[in-house]
Amino acid sequence: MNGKNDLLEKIISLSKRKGFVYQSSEIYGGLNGCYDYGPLGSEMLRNIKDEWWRFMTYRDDVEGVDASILMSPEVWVASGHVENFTDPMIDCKNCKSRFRVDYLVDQIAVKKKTKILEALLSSVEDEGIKKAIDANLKKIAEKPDEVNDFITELFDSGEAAKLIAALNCPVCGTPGSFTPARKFNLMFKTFLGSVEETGSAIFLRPETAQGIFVNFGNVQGASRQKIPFGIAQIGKAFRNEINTRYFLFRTREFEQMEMQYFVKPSDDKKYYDYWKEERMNWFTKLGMKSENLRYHDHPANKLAHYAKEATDIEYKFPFGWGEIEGIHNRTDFDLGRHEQYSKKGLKYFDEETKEKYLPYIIETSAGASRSFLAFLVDAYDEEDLGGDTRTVLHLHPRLAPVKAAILPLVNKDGMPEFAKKIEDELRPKFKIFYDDKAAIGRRYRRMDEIGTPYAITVDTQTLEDNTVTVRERDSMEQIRVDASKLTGYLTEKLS
RNA sequence: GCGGGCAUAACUCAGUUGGUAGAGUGUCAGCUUCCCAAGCUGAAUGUCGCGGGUUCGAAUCCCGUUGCCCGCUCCA
Repeated sequence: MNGKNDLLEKIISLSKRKGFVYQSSEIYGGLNGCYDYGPLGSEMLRNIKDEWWRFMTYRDDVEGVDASILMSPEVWVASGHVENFTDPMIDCKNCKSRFRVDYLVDQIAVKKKTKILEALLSSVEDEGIKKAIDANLKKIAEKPDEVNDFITELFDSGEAAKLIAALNCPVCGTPGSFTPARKFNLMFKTFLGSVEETGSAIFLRPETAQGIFVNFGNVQGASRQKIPFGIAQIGKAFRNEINTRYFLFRTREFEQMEMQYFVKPSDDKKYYDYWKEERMNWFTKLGMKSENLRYHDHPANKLAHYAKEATDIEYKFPFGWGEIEGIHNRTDFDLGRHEQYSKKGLKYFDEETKEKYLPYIIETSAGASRSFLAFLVDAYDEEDLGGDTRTVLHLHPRLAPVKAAILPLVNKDGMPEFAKKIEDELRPKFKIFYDDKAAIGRRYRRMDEIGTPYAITVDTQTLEDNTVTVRERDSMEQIRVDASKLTGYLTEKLS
């Protein structure tokens, strides 16, 4: 673990030194879990997003949208986030363990639960709660989930103290050692308009998906798409995570690359499997090593409130396997809820079968920032060149922030002038870097370190026959190319 | 959120028992250099994370705070 940790440290250091990623607000001491993309990082992030956008939307069955980050507060009631995005947490004062209340309640044996509820029944004065406890005691065997939910709710009631006193910590066994339950709402709240009134509170979106769902009808109508079809979006989302960790991996502000694919309910499995495979292919086609990627299927009892089937694409980070994309079968939950809350019909009429139904949704939700980190980690390499170490980013050329370097072999004899002419020609078409400082070897290494795939060098022969050398980053091999054919050469290599 | 560690130049770090800071790398200006870092000369850069306290005097001791790393926890 120590050696692996060194790798993350090296990447953080390189990111800062070369201008990929900086700590946010660094000169003010930083802001927890927030990062800024520098000149190279912003270019690379943009490349990742462009690749995703082309892959996902340059096809006849997917349309794009760019929805507002701020949405009607009712959206988040309908989506279930207001209800479910809040995790009541409880701490053991003795052993410092922390639990989600619902998870803790789930752990308590039926016998113990019965005992607790019976004790409460005799001490509670509120008649309404008394009745509810009584009702729950009667179904404790048949409907344990409902009873669990009920007990979880009690933690938020006036009877919470009695309940907490009756519990033992499952870790250290200490009775009555818990703090009161505290709620952590994971949605960022802000205010619409300049006056901070309760009525004007709105949320920063915790996921981009809802911006797609609420536009389902609009997009379907305007684009004249027929099911199955998808809507894609790239955008920022915000979650007030309890902890941020691991550099770019868990941050409170992050960017999602999401596509929601609307299908006939009976076709859900087919398209779930299709997108599961397609999305894995996207990462490997862009050079990510397949041995560092895997699927993690969610067991049925761990699924989110909206999902029927779910898998994560995980990457093997230096700190362990971590999710970089989720593929979910969201069923008709979202459209159903929006139909219910907005009272607008969202059903689709299938001309062929003459059926009217709410489509199922297959969601692919990738983290742009997490993908960025994964691509960076995957590309990082320190090659031993016999006493000499070469640090190189083996980034896929399409993701590399700089596509080509233009280097006069020596800074005289007309080479800079020739090189400048090449620069003038290539600069409008590719992100390039001109460098006439220091020895050629050092310049090559500088380019390796930021992952520049091609280095074009002007030498004496160039001045005689108009050819330059093109050095390939990974192999370090060089070929001669006619200077007039460089645009075509690079275009081909980068397509 | 709990516990532990760390915080000095762009990066990696050194700074002895408290006396206002150094190295290497990198960067910049030259020289050299016809193909893969560490050749020569010169230069710039830090209120030692931030705030307070102790002291004649704090990078060094104490308190608080912010950030990062590690282990738990969490990750709808």
